[in-house]
Order: sequence, then structure tokens, then C-alpha cells
Amino acid sequence: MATLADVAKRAGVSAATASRVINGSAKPVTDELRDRVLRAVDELHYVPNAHAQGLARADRIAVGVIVHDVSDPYFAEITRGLQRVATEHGRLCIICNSYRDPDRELAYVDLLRAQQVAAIVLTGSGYHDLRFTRLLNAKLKAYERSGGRVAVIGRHKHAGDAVMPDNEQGGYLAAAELYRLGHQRVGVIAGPRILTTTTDRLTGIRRAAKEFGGSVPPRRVVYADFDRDSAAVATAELLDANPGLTAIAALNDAMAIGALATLRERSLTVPGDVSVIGFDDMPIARDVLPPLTTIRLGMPEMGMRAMTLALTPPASEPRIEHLPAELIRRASTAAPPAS
Amino acid sequence: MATLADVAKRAGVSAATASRVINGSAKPVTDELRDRVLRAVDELHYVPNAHAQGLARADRIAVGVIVHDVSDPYFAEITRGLQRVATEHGRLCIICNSYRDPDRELAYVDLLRAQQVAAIVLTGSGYHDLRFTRLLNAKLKAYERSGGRVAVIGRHKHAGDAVMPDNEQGGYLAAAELYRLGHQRVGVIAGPRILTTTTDRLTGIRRAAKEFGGSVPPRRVVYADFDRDSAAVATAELLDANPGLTAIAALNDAMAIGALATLRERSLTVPGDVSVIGFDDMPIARDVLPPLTTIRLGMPEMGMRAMTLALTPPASEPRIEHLPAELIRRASTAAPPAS
DNA sequence: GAACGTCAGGAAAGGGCTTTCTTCGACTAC
DNA sequence: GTAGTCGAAGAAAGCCCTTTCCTGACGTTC
Repeated sequence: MATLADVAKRAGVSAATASRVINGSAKPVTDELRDRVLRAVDELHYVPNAHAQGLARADRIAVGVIVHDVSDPYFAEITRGLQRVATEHGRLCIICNSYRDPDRELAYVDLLRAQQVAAIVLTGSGYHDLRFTRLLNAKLKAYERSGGRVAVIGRHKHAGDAVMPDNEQGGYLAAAELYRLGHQRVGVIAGPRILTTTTDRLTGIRRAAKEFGGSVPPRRVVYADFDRDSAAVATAELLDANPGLTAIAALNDAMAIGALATLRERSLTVPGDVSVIGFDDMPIARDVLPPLTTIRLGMPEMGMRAMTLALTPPASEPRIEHLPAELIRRASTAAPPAS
Repeated sequence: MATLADVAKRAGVSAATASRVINGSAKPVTDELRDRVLRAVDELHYVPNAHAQGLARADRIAVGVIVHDVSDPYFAEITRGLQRVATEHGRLCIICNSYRDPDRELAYVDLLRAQQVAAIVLTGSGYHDLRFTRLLNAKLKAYERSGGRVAVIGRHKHAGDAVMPDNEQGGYLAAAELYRLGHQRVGVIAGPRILTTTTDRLTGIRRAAKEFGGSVPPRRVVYADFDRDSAAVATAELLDANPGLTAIAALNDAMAIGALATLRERSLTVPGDVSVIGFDDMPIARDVLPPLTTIRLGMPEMGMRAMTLALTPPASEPRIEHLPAELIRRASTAAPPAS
């Protein structure tokens, strides 16, 4: 690989001059030398060594993002928002997939610190795991002390600024809609127990149940993995354990789609026999049949706000921004069958 | 930020010893010193500076991947395959989204070279753009000359090893299925004209048409952007221009879903009134109604093979591996209406 | 007890770049 | 003609780490 020294030698200038030309430094360089340097760069196909640049430069240019999985639509939308703002600020985004593995998450925080990122944005659910929470917070605090910025999305026990989607209210809105339509026996397909997102949404559902004089007994809650296939299986269990079920609330859209698949398999119509409500309003929600009634949280907005917080000088107090949940009515919900 | 020197000082050892402990070097260090170093690391929350490490270490550990958009299911699947193999080889993947912008693609090749990656994998369609192709090839050649490895997925004018999905054959299979079912007037929703993927798939469709004594006149081909919404609009145009249409072949599944949306809007049933066939067999294809008949190319497999090529010493000749296309029959296709 | 081998640990040389500080030459001003 | 300016280019320090090479202490061998 050609180095800056090679370029300088070929152009007959010093490394300093070559560097200045290549980086468009403020320092003036005569056109004559500039041309010679640029020609040398071209001829040698020179590209500066990013490691060396990173070492030599004082400013931290990159920002780090930890998500569950960028290819998951939920996180893809958040990431879109994050990237937009980062790019506007001239920052590069380093994106890490934790696949909801706490240990991997910890490792990625270190990796991002190692990369000298200016800020770390942590997205996705927190965990009910004290050891992990403590470890993570210690790491983040140390990072902040050394001048790094931290912003989190949807985590209670944050260390840093936060954007909080109102998961509890979303759960409430979903369940309230079902009760309002007249459903009494509502089943829930929940996500992994360990995630705070799951418990928050469940809490909202329970609040609605209580308010409408109902309840959500344990046999009407099944736990899946926030994905289609596990939810399809869970739906079967749910139906078997609760023959009289007239509505299903899935804690995300992917699981709602899994539920639809199982219902179709059993020749139960939606919403004729069973109503289904999802959560997140991912793009595909309108294209399944019937289009999903669901809860929108405004993911790109969340991403944009979080990155804005992360790239803004810290306030004296951690800033917390709340984002409301919104019910999106489509065709997968209706009144329960007459019987 | 704490540096290695800080750790060494705190532990009362030399930087060399600290480095050896931290990296688990082969060189032996007494337990006494090892403990002191590890304690210092802990107390200082030390993380090695990745830039400095990258500079000091000789071996290139990362590999680069350029895709259209990781959150696009098509590329998400390829990426899964790429990552799997990279991880098996102990490599880190740097993933770049080109968003099908040739200039961004060129810029990313430079960026990856700057990061000193051991290999670059280029995925996704090539472009009918001579200037770009030449520029890209020059860059890749220069990179290979300096010891870098290159592998491409689905690009004819490659510089390096290649994995080639059989897009032409896929187009043929899709159209042949429709003709076999008895359709005569088949409309096509194509992707961007500039992409070789579009033209390859179209070529296959035309071959099938010819073989079955039909043809695909220009008015039966509309061009969209490989996404749902543009395809929904394009479908409307297609239907308006061709009242007697009985089947639609979309060049990817997202566009097929867009077509389904427009057909539903116009109260045309699928496959009763119009058959629809997609391409790529993305996961959601089975969850729309009706489940999509489509063409599978085996994306994760493609990714795995490409990364394997990239991480394997080069052969004397560029290696090219072909992957067959496969028809997946579901419920969105049937014989044309009797009338 | 001299000569040697072994082994843990340290000194120091890079690795490629940016940037401050210096130098040098040309020019202006008196 | 000399002192003083200014501007462009170069020398060199520094960013932080890894690794080679070297030192010095200790143990072994005859």
C-alpha cells in the first residue's frame, strides 16, 4: 500500500505539504505543488490509512450505535433516523448488532470506546438483569467521564440522555381498543420475559384490563421471541389453552403476523372470529391480510431525537424525552362474534 | 481516556509487559505482574485504542462489505451469510450501504481500503454505466495489487472472484410458469433500467415468452424502483395500458406486494382475475395474502460462498460460482379466468 | 568457579498521519 | 541598503500501541 511518504516523494514535496493538499487544510499551498501532489495521489491510487489518521487526529469523528439487529424493521427505522442526524453532523455511524445478547452488548460498548467514538447510542429494550445493568452503567459512566456522550432509547436504567417511547401507554391503547370493541377474553403474545419492553407493554395491557373490569390471567399470556415463527407456535398454545378467546394482542407486528398465520391454518377468520392487534406499525403491517391494527411509536423520530441528544453538549441534568404511542386502526380488529 | 502508559505506570511495569498481559501474548509474564496489570486495567476502565492497535499490528483483521441496504430483506439475508463465514474466520465485518448510488459505492471502496480491510465483498446489481464500471474496476485492481482480496456477488464486469445468481434463469422460470398456466398477456414490473439485475431478469422473461410463442411488448413493461410504493403506482399504469392483462411478473417480492395492493384497491382478485409472481422469496412472501409464488435464489448461500472466496487465497484464474434459481409455487398464481 | 543457557521484563523502534513550530526566501518600507 | 513582514514549505514531535531486540538475574553444567 502506498503511504503518504510515497506520495510526497513522488511529488517532490514534504509529507506535511502532501497532507495539507489531501485534506484541504486551511494552510495555503501553491497550485504548482497542489497539482503535483494530486497527480501523485492519482497515480499511486493513494488512500490515507484510516488508523493512522484516527491516531493523529484529535477530534473524534465517528459515533457508535448498538441495536438488536439492523435488518429487523423496527430497528431499521430507528437506525434510519439515527443515521440521518449523524450524517447531517458530518459523523460516521458504526452500527453494532447485539442480537439481544447482554454480553455482546457489553463487548460492543468496549469496542466502540476502542474506536474512539464521540458518542454511543444504545437502542432497544433494557434487560431485567441486575448484574448486567450495573456492569453496563459502570462502563457508560466511565466512558462519559472520559468525555464520551451517551444516549439511550427506551431504557429506564440509563446512564445518559434518553428518549423514551411510551410502551406502557401503547399497551394500554391496544388493550383498551379491544375492550372497547367488546372483547372480554383477550390473549397476549408477549416477547421475552427478560426484556423491559415486554413488561412495560404488558403493564399497559393490564392497566386497560383493570380499567374495563377485566383481567389478564397467566393462562392468557404466552411468551415468544418477538419473531414470527415463535409467535405462530405460541398462538397455537394460546388458542388451545383458551377456547373462548376472541382477541389476541401481540407485542409486536412480526408476532401478530405469526398469529395470523396460525389462525388461518385453523380456519379462524380475522377479525370475524378473532381480532388481532399488533405493535410498532412496521411497514409490512398494512400489506398483510387483513391489514394490522397496531400501535405506532414513531421510530425514525426516536432515532433522530436520540442522535441529536448524543451530539449535543450535555445538560447539567440528564435529559429525558418522552414519545407518545398512537393507535393505528386497520382491518384486523372488530367486535367479537355475536355468539 | 486512559492509555496503555497509564496502565503500565499504575501497575508499576513497562508498557511492553502491560501490552503482553492485555493481549494474552505468548510471552510469559509472572502472575504477580499479570495481576497488577489486570487490576490497573479494571480500575482505569482501560480499553486499547483501536486506531493505535490497527497501526501497530501488521495483520489486517477486518473485511468490508458493500450492499444496497442491510435493512432490505434481500440484502439482509445475503449479509447473514457473509457475516457467518467472516465470524468463523475470526474477522470483523464492516458493512456499508450504497443505496444503489454508484458514487457512494466508489467512495466506500476507498473508505474500506483506508480501513485496511483484508477483503472487500461487493454485492447487489451492477450498473449499466461504463464510466462507473471502469472507475470501480481500476480501484479494485489497485486494491488487489496491494494484496487485498475482492469478491463480488451478481456482477458481470467483476474484478475478482464472483458468485453469480442465475437471474436470467429465474426470469425464465417465472415467465414460463405463467405461460404454462395459460396466460398470454403478461405484464412486467421491472426494477430500475440502469441495473443489470433488471435486464438479466427481463431477458429471462423474454426468452420464456419467445419459447411459448408470446412476446413482451414495451407497453407491458413498466419500470419501478424495486420497492413497494413505486410498484403500486406502476401497477396502476400497467393495468390502465393493458386492459386484458391476466398476469403480472414483478422483478422482486416487494414490488409484487405493491402490485397486490393496487389490485386489491381495484377489486381484482388474485389469482382469480390476475396472477402475480414475485422474485427473491423473501420471508414475508409467505405471509401476504395470497402467499406469493416467487423465485428463490438462495441468498444466505450466496453470501457464504462469496465470503469464503474472499477469505481464501486467490487462484490463478478468477473463480466464478453459479447459483441456480428455483421456482417456489404458492397461491398467487393460477390459470387465467375462463372468459 | 567459569562459561553458558534460560527466562522475565524493559527499552526502543517503528507504524502512517497531522500539526505545531521553524526556516527560508521574497518582498515592502524606510 | 537594511530592517522588518509575510507567506509558503519543511522538520519534527506526537498520537498509542506492538514487537523485536536487548539486558540482567538466576540456575545449570563441568
